[in-house]
Amino acid sequence: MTTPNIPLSTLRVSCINCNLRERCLPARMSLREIERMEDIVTTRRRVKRGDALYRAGDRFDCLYAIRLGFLKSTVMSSDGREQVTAFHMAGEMVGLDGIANEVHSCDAIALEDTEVCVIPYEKLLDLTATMRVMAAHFHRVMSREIVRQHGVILLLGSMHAEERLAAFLLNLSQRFEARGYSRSEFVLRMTRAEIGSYLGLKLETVSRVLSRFSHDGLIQVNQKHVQILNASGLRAIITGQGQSGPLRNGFTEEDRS
Amino acid sequence: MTTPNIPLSTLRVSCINCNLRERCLPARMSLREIERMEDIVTTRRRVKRGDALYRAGDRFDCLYAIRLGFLKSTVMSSDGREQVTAFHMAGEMVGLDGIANEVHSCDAIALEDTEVCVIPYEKLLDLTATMRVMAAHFHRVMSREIVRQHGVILLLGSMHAEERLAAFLLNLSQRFEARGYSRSEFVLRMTRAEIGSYLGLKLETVSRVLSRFSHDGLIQVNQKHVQILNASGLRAIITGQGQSGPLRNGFTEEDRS
DNA sequence: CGTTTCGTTGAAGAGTGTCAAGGCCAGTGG
DNA sequence: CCACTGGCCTTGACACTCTTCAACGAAACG
Repeated sequence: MTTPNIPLSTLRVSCINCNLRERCLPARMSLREIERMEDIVTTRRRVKRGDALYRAGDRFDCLYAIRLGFLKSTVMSSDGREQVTAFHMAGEMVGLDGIANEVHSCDAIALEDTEVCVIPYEKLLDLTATMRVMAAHFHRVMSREIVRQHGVILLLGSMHAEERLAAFLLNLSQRFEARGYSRSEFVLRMTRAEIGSYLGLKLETVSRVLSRFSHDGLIQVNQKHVQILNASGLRAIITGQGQSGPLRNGFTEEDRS
Repeated sequence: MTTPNIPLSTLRVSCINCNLRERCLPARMSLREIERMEDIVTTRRRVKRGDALYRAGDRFDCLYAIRLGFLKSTVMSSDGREQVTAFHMAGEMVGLDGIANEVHSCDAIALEDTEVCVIPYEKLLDLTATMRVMAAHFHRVMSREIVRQHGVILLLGSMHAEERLAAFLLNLSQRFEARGYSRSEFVLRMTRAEIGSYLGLKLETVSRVLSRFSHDGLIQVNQKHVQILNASGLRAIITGQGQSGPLRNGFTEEDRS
């Protein structure tokens, strides 16, 4: 059950020059420490749109840091229903689910051509033993994923369709902005069905709500192209018509660091 | 914002004699290694029913291993809606959400009188540096939590009320069994509203579905006391009327050690 | 023993899902 | 270059699940 496509580009990986360094590695790291990281992350891997980085059931031995591209994680229920649990973009780490049982429990599928840094887990484990900042950083990465999922659970458990989509759009917006892209105009890499799966809605509902937002002047939609016209209007939807105000756990907040 | 009740019982903690050891600590650990763990886990803490072990906003510095009792984790949305994200029982670890930002992002509330072992995170971090089994074990604990939440997301995103409750009951059943209690008869420590919050349903729906299950002879309910009469019938509900069969990711599977 | 919290049940209504038809767009092959 | 195809998106009508509101009963608590 190993994945078919393994085009390993063996060009020397450079963490020092990587523009995603602050996102990927702990803040205060000496040059020597970064070099030790580079000794571990020796390969990259490209995944073509539609292909899997890994699949549920695959043996786990590596984590992946996304250099560029876009992925979804999906779990499958016993009777074949698919559930999108996350959308991942550059600078994020995927594969954490595999540590539990040394086997991946979900699929990671590229939604556009994607390139990842391959991080052999055993070697990372070695590294954490002698580099406390790295150990602490890795714990934070996992903890952040747990907190992110809390937000998803909150969304799925207690929000209406409009609130879910508003939260979803704002979340995307902030993540794009944090990566230097426009926060008000972006392209959805996923289909309506995938958005629906992620948000616990049917694709028709997603479509209808987006149309309604568009009609209300909150956004402008053209197929996959989205423009946010009234961000605080979207925020007001989540907080329940009340004015924006500070969010305690809005799922819209960017994963910091 | 520190929690009010901090009755620290300073009786010497003994991991060696703890009947939850296999659940809490890695399998192959030498006596010396266990002693080093005991040096770190020096205190226990009791939390009375209804009180908080910690609250969102509290500074994070410790993890907690549940010795006995029952807890819920809840997150709060911006507009005050509460969402239960987990129910925890003996042998499980809580507080992992706090690592991300050195601040807890959810409340942990005792649903019955509870006792936990206090694990200072900084010291645990020290320990993992020199004990590879412990580092690996701790990573697995966090990864398992991520996988568990995948199951919750799947449930919330794609299941109907009856399926959710069937999965919930089977999940509880297996966890009780794994702890040496009856898998077919147990007491719910939480209210209908809390079950509903966890499952993304209203308490009336929970009550109705339980009544329906009872009427169909699947279970017997008497307030908080539940008896499972037909487990495979419940399983059939989840898999969609089809016969039980092997589950791929059913959320009903016990979180192994 | 009163008071409060919790649980059950009914009736009506809202919010999504389901089914179906049609339009848009990109890619493919003639 | 154009027609064709298939995937994706939109929209409408209707069905259904779940929520809401309300009343009542049962257990828990001081």
